[in-house]
Amino acid sequence: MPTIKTSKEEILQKSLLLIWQKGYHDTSIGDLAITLGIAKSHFYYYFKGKEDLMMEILSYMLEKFTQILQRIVENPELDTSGKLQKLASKMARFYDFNGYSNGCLMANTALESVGKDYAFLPIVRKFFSTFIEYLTQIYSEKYPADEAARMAVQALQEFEGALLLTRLFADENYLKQALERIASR
Amino acid sequence: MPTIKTSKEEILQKSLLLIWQKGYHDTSIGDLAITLGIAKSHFYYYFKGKEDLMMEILSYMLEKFTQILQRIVENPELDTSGKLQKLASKMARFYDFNGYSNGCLMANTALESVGKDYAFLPIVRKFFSTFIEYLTQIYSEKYPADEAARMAVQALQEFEGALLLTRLFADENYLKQALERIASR
DNA sequence: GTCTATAATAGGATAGAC
DNA sequence: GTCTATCCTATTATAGAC
Repeated sequence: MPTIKTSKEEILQKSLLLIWQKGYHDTSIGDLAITLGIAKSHFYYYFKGKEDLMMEILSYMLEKFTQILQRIVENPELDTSGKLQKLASKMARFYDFNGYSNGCLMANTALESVGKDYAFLPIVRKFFSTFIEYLTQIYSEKYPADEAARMAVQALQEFEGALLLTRLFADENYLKQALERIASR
Repeated sequence: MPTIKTSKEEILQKSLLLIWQKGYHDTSIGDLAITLGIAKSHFYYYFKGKEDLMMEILSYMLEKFTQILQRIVENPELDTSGKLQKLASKMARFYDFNGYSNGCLMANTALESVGKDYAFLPIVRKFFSTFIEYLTQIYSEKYPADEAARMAVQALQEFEGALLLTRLFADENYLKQALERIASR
């Protein structure tokens, strides 16, 4: 039996972080190999190619994120306000690393893939539509359906804009204030 | 005297559009050459390199955008609401091409350059801080200074988020509705 | 101002030994 | 499961003729 030194899971996790930081196009297999401490070619033992890796990363993120949202929305112990609070704190932890943020991987990917023939687009779209759906569900407990839907879209937009500014100016206050605003509606 | 067939201005304009669509990393000198109808190497007659071109593009955008904002803010014939309306209609025309948007070049660039050693960052930051400053000035006519500043940041965030969704889902309604909201406050 | 040719390198990917 | 060696293509950039 062969010795497992590096697991696919480990490669996925570390690659995710690097691509999140540097962006898809600017992260080469070589960069990944150095970060992972493996030979460049060994990467292909785990993945068909760079695009294949990215698909797995995005799927992983979508799944994890959907889980988080689902648990909050379906938690019977939380009222509307509690759900929004919980969501905000989860997001803050998820996107903020010691006051610094890499922005939203999905948004970054979106901007790097729109208009091209990448397979990434459907999964990125799914991410955002899922986000809006769950948020609409929460706001629906307190507001009429159409109003809730509008609020969800607005909240997502503010959130993404805040992530952009947080990253660009390396100032987590944009993110924190946006989340406060969104949770208090 | 030599014959001028292609001007630097023309290269700049056309390059801007292509990079806006495809993104900086995914646009090669070769791509540009094809679009411009020139030899690949001829590009270097006008620009020191790709990064040099990008700097000029970003400077151009910053200048043009600052002009637009300045003219609106300093127009004595417009009241607060009129300024916001004017701004919204300018933005809609600037960012929306026949119902499709390429998103915000500055935001796209930001996400492609943050965390790297690119010279782009200062100019992208300047763009966003200028935007916030002018918007704060407009809201200040109607709201207290600190409230106006907060509203400006929020408006920018909604706007950028809306551009993201507009591009991702190829649906200009996100942009239109965000602009309506921002202008009516 | 524009082109052809070419250098130089980086990046994605495969073959095959261990 | 991991490595070295290698291939191939794309891409940035330069040299020099017209």
